[in-house]
Amino acid sequence: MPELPEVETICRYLRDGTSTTPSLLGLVIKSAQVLWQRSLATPSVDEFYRRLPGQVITKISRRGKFILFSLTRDSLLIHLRMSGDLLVEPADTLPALHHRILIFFQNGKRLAFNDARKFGRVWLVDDPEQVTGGLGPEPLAANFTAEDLYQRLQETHRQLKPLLLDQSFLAGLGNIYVDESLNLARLHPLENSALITELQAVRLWESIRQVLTEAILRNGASIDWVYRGGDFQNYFRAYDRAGQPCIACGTPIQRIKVGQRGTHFCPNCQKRA
DNA sequence: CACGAGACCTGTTCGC
DNA sequence: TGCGAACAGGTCTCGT
Repeated sequence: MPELPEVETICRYLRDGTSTTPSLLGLVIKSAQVLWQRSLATPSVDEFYRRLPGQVITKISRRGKFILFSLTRDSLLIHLRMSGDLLVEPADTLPALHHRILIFFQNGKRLAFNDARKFGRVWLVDDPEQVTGGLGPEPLAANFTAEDLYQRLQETHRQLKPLLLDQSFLAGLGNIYVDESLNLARLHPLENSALITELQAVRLWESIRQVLTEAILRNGASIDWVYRGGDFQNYFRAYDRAGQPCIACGTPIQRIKVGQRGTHFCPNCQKRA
């Protein structure tokens, strides 16, 4: 599921709760269970079990694609990678097939980290910066300006698509939202970042923020078998629309491979300089 | 420095 | 219908 809008949606679900699920804020951790060792990045399973009990969830936030639980003493970070998901459920039910790590609370609920492909990771650290320290700016934050983006594009000579996927350049975009942002900004995915004009950089900045804001409003995108109620997939302009007409000009959307990733763009609207 | 390929994994969809 | 190939929202590491 997981790019910035989907992670933000899950984050809100955990923090605000729903009519049937309580918020996790303020809950006291009773115990934990690691069902697949490699899903736990750090510390060891033993230390994980030792440190968690008794800690309270005091804050739930997001940084890039990481979900950050601030606990009494430590920070618990989760990255969902390709197929991860987080669910709040009764503590006494049988763990589902792809559940990898469970955290039990004193109120009879548990948080389940479900991850079919086992790419996701969980960290328990005393300083979250140990995990998120290398991330680039947060695209929706007030301190991320178009001027910033322009400057940083000038500092390197890389193709736009792989550059925007690089989390140390900008945090939170993934394959869907890079394609969507570049299409809205009318920029070719292979364009050299150093050739981007200031005007184009402003357009890219606006596009990224518009696409992410709209996607969050629609609770993210739900595709394939992972479904969480988001419906932004019905508003894609480029992603997964190969052969279908461009929203702006009607030209069929083209699909190419860039760095092993499927890349969708309009050959008419998104031309290289 | 910039890029491509391979690895890590399981499940679904596509093509013959 | 069956079966292998290709593909999937991510990121790391290695070789050129």
